Amino acid sequence: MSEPLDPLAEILSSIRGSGRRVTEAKRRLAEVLVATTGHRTADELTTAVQVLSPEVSTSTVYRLLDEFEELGVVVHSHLGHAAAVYHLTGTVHGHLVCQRCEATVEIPAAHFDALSRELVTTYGFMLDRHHVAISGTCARCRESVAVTEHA
Amino acid sequence: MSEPLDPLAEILSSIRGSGRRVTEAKRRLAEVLVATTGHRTADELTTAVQVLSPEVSTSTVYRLLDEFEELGVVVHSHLGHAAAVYHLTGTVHGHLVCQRCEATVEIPAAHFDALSRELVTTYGFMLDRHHVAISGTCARCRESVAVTEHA
DNA sequence: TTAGATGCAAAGACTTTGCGCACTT
DNA sequence: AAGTGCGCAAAGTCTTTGCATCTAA
Repeated sequence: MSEPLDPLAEILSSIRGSGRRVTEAKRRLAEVLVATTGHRTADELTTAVQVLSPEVSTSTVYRLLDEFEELGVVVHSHLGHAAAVYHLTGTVHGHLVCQRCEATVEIPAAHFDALSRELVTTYGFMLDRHHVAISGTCARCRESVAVTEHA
Repeated sequence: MSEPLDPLAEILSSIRGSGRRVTEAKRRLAEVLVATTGHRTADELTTAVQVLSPEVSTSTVYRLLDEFEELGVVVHSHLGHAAAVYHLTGTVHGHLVCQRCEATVEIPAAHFDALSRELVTTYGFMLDRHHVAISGTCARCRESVAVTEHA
């Protein structure tokens, strides 16, 4: 049975499978990605990689993230005004991004099923479940707004 | 509430109402926004404003867009990897952004009603209908992919 | 008059690219 | 051995900021 293999091994083999080389930097980045929960900016990933291999440069991380994205290993989203965030493709989910406190919450992609069907039917548009990012106001901030207004 | 006044006059009066000054640059930007359909980047808006008043600078346009956004006159979204796009608040809608061809389609915010209810109920998260941007693949690109694969 | 608004230019944040050496295969 | 991949540094976008000047009120 092809159980969910070691995700790290999967990444490396999809690199090899594409005819590219497996290098120190790629291995490190893959390790960091596998060990990571949630979203990380290219800069955060670089810092994490450099803990393991200090000589790896930012530009390499950007190049590798592009490569990994072509291979379908990672996806990135632009959640706010700031840097793009990356995460492994495995975790299919959407993002709720609070405009006030910038907190982001990951939610199951299932929430988008109905919308997805609607958009395909109406516009022929196939929503990408990896990339959904919804802006709004989170529960906590809504409370504080309410409190403020009542005060 | 009164009739939908001249939108330009509304913008200017909300500037005055906030205690700020109405200037040449603000008037021009407001004119351009009102005359504009769809989304424009800060750069496009600057170019358009400069047709009317060549001395208005990019930095001013950025500052004014911030100010207009605070006043609730415009909103901006980050549709893709590129520059943010701005449009008047009046037109409440969502965006479908194609990842292959970068085309963006505006759709009625009503599509998000169900999702919106679901997110409030489940997460206490209030979706901002002005900011919704959904990534995916548009009808045309889906066709060309299909053709390619069959060839 | 006078504090806010602007133009200009420089700085900043994030990302991409050119080049020659190193390392994977 | 051969050519991909890498580090470094510079360049490129998009956006923000400092400051002296100008102007709306």
